[in-house]
Amino acid sequence: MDRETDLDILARTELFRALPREALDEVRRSSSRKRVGKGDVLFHQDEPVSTLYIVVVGRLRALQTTAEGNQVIIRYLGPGEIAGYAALDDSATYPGTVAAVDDSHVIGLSKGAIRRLLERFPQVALNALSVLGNRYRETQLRLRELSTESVERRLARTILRLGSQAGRRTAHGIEIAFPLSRQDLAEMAGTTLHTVSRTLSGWEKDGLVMSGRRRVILCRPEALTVIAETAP
Amino acid sequence: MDRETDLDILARTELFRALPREALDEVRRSSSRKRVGKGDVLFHQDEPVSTLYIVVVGRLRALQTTAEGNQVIIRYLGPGEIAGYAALDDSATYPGTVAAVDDSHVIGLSKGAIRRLLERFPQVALNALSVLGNRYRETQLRLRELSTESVERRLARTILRLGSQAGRRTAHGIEIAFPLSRQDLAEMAGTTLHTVSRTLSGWEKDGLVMSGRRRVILCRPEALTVIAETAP
DNA sequence: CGGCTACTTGACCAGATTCAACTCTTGTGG
DNA sequence: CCACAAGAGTTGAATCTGGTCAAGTAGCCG
Repeated sequence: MDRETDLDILARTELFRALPREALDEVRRSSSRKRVGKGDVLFHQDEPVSTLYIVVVGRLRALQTTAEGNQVIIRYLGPGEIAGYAALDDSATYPGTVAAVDDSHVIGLSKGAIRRLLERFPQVALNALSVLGNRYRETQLRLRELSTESVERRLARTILRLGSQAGRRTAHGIEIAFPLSRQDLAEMAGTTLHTVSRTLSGWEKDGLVMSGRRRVILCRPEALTVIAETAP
Repeated sequence: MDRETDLDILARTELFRALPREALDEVRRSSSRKRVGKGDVLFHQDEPVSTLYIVVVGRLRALQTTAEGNQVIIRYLGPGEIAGYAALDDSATYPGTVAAVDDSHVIGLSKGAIRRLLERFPQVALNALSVLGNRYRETQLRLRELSTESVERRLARTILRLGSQAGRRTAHGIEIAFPLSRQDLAEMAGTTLHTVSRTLSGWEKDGLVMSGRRRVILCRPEALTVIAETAP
């Protein structure tokens, strides 16, 4: 593990930005790197909370499963973001499951280490508040969309969002840079894979997107934005 | 303003519990009480953040309005809870509007005062994390319900939740202790006032609830729980 | 009272889910 | 290396939940 690099990486994460050098050193000392392969689970819903993870490279996703077995994707996590926020507010169990959707690297910190950092360095706590505040607002927004907007609109918003947080420029447009099935999109937009498939087929015919097996490319994002912002 | 009483009240709020006496004094010094009449607005969506409020008595509600003018009720706030969490994570504008649904008393603290408290007393920051964490989880749960459950189920959950957080025992059952219209329920459950009206009428016929103009009484909560937990 | 707001209910309609059948990829093991 | 099973996607048809439209009633306040 390269010490210099690790400090640089930590300094750029949402949780440990703007820390004094001393604090950053302390973080590094209490953390450990870990590789997670595609599909590997970091922790399961309802398991006791032990660790907070920081994504270094790759992409993970947080999802929740209902009593009936339905899944809802809470969010995708990329470099610099945290997985396991339950360790921040000292809640007993993880509210969801986090698994890698691509080979990834994470840094793990024990619940105890996080507590110590929060109490000792106010900036860590302020950063943590900002992380939770942002996620809370993000979820409120989705709630609002889900209550008031059509499936097509929600789906347009969903892929635009994914494009902006994990998009890669290609010859045909912005490609969402991790495997993403119809089912995944359905679990994010609150619909079924059938409706997603039909909608994407329609958009593909109009040249708005290109999509295939677990792949989505946004060819005309502006046109999708129009859909995302047009009632009904 | 009674100083002793105020300290006691503060010590029982979600944000200022478990503080050392010194911190509590500091909070009291930087805070000021305020009355808000039924219908009065504490702050508006998109307004710059200036103040964080703590509910002392009464009931407020937080809601968001979409570009098309649809409203979504984020939550109702009762004694001990905070309004204006945006002041905690230093975000620029309020994400929603908060207004009183009954005559209420609140304690206000300026954004600056909150910042100082957060930096100086780690326990305040830990409490704040727990507040935001709980709200985030609560919203995730609603998101999950909205994506996967029928209107009837969501409505049952909604009134059960309101009953448990603001219920008052009466001769006929648990009455939700503040004015609550069909429209309000619709904006919480993600549906229309028509569907709410039809559903409540049905339940009333079966003796599960009694309801009238802005009033709801849960006569048979157990039966509602069954509805809330039965697919589809 | 008169007017406003809340509520109710019927009729109709449509967006979206469900059911079902089929195709296309991919990757695994014989 | 090929075969074939499993996974992913497509699409039509039927269905239905819940929203929209419309019209009217009941309760409340000035």
